[in-house]
Amino acid sequence: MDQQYDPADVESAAQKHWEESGSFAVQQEDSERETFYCLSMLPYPSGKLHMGHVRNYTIGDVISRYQRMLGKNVLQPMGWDAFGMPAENAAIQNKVPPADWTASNIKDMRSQLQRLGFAYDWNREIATCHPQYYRWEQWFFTRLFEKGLAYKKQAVVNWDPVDQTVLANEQVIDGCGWRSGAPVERREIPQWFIKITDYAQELLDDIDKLEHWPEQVRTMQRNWIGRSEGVTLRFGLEDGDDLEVYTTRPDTLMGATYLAVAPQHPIAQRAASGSAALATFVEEQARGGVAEADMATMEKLGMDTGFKATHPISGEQLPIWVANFVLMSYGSGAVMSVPAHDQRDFEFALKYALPIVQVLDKAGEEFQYDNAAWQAWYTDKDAVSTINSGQFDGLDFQGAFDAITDHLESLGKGERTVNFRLRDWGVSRQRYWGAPIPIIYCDDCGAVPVPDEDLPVVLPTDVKFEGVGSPLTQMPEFYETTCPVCGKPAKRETDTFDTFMESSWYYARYCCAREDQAMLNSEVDYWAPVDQYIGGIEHAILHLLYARFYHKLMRDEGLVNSDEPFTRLLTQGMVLMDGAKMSKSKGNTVDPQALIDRYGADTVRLFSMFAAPPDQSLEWSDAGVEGANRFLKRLWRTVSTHTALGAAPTLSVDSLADSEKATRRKTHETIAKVTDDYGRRQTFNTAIAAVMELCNELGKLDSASGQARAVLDEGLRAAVLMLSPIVPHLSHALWQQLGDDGDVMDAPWPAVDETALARDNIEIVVQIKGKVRAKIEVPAAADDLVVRDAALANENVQRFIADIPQLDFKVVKGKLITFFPAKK
RNA sequence: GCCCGGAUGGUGAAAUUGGUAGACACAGGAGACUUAAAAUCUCCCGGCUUAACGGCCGUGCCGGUUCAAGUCCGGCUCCGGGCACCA
Repeated sequence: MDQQYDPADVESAAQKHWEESGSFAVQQEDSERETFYCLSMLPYPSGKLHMGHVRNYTIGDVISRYQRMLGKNVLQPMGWDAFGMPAENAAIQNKVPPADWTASNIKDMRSQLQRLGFAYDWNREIATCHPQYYRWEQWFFTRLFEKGLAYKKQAVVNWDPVDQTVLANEQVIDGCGWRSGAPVERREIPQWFIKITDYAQELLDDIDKLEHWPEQVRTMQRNWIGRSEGVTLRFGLEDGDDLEVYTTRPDTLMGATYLAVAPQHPIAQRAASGSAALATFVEEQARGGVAEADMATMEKLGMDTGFKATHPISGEQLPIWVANFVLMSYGSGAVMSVPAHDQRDFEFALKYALPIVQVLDKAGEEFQYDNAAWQAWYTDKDAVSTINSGQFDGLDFQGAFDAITDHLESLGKGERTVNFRLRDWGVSRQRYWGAPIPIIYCDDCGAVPVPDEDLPVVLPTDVKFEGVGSPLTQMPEFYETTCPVCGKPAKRETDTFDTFMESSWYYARYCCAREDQAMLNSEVDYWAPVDQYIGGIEHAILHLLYARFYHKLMRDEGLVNSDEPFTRLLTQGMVLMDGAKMSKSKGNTVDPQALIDRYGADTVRLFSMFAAPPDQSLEWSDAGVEGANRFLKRLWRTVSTHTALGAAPTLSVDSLADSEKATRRKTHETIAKVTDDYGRRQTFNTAIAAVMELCNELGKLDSASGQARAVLDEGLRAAVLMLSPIVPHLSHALWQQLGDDGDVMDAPWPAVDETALARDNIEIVVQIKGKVRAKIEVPAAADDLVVRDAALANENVQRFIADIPQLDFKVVKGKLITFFPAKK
């Protein structure tokens, strides 16, 4: 064996071996073994791999290989989220058809993934832009349409008035189109939606079942769904109609001093038709992007409509204002305003000199109203008491909520309502590079789904990008068709699906990737749900929520048997560069290929796992890669030197010297720690550090003696096994060198020998009033009083307890004893 | 603006259930080997203080709970992610 570690040699030999033995292909028929489905989020084929990919896919490969060593039948697939905007942008820029650009990127990135040694079952590879994939998505959409779960309605988009095109939020920079520079407008167009709100309650309830998801993600999803319990109530209008509002704070109803409606609200529109100033105002509010962050940060503006509404209890006439912060898409597009107890309403009231009426008080606090403080007061629900509310005075939050709501219900002017922040999923995109929405519009029959036998609706790939906008709208050969119901000439939908559609069910398709008679088959239940899902924290809400929703839709269609798609979730932190997310669009990427060429895949894998725990963001720096490489070289040399001396003698535990026992204890302590780090904690950085420590210890053994060589042999085998999921090529070679027959990737995970862990003496820390004053050695079995006496015998301890009159102590078993003054 | 995270040496980080702050590395310094360099090996490496033993301070900021706080509680600051058409 070479004394020098040559990663290029080692890695090509291992990869050749894996390919020839078909090591990565799944043993589908094996029903004896427990299954483990390990999935990393599929990449968008943007060009080349970036560090975020390397990190994500190394984590997935490490977990897959670890589970395989535990004896599981592991599925680890890979594919391509191949539809999306960048392909269209590249088409415009480089005059390359999106399909060709995408195919070429997939080819490059696939070979990079293979060069990194990831154990993917490439037989199951999918690309979402292939008709064999998206035809089932189209089929499924027609099922949803027939169930009434897909519907069309008007919805607002960013409109570029110069380019005459719809813009993504990302394409709106400071309220202007990214190409034209023209101020964007909010425009309503008809679009397809899927009723995720029908599943809002189940999506919320089932978060409780996701016990192996990070709490952070569960909280984000709960807040996103945003269930609230409140009241829908009606204010009377002069023409006899009602103005409906939703509030979670009916306890403050008697403090409502005005109402506010969205600029798109019918009342605002009606008012605008009678007032030029209002019309101008409403029109101005249609400027700017649709992103919520923009809406929420813009200056709060409003204008009086001149209309009045009658308070349902007091009968008071309240002014109705148009306000740009009221969203038509949430609730009824109208809100009641209680400026005394809501900060936003308060600021608005001060700005436009609207009345402020305090209706909540807090016992024991003297409140001084102060305009200058620019603060509403008692905005939370805790320990408040109603005032200025007539018959509802003197109640706490719940008491006032119930009394006022009961009263509204008895008047027929309101009722308890559960409301969700979650909105239905808009799936229409006015873009070319996506799956065509399988709908045909007929003048007589309306919107008709494409029949099963006519699917897929194939996206034409021989297109020219003349400029902005979808080429499909310029292709009569695509959109001209006949109505499947009546046979008359009809037109196809030219919008395509949101790409979240494809990424919402691909995990299920991997289980039966080559099935051509159905969307899914029974193999799905052999593998699904996914045991371990790994992907970026940036997907914590949208992608993961849509995938959970889709899984429930597929369950209700009888396609899967479970309620949730992903049992355990690991959200990988961002790879940052100079404090910002590393991304192609920001142009701050580090090319992993250069590092692979220089140091080999194992070094890159090792460093990306060692630099930080997987869920933490990782600030990239090239320094440190060198160190990872150095460690691998040292390990290579240690194993070579060891095996050059021939086979090690059989370990004879009873004849070990104390120092050899200590080294062997280190081996087994490390196995215990690393096993916990891999399986439970998923902190691969500390697992690597522990193996490094072990290797440092092993290096100190005097290898001249026979039993020392046996201890070294055991330790080196354990180290190679424990590192093999992370650095599989090097481990493959070293495992052979250590004289084993089988592949290291199929070797069993090392077991802890409990008897090796025993100690005679242990070190105990002595604290006095919380400060460390000494460390003492006591027998492992020593009881508390023995530990105390040993501690008191220490000179430094005596110094510090001298001025404590009455001493108390406490022992933390096996770790620490602390002395402190006894309490009287 | 709203929701969710994060902040520890010169750097990446460790400290898992409130119990020894800085494991393991990187960078740096000193030395060994070498004609020399590289590689490799050994030692040092938070600040102040001490001849030494040791002592004092120190985990973004302010306050609190506790024998004991990086960890728990209250209040901030800054940075990152998401905000429904980026994926």
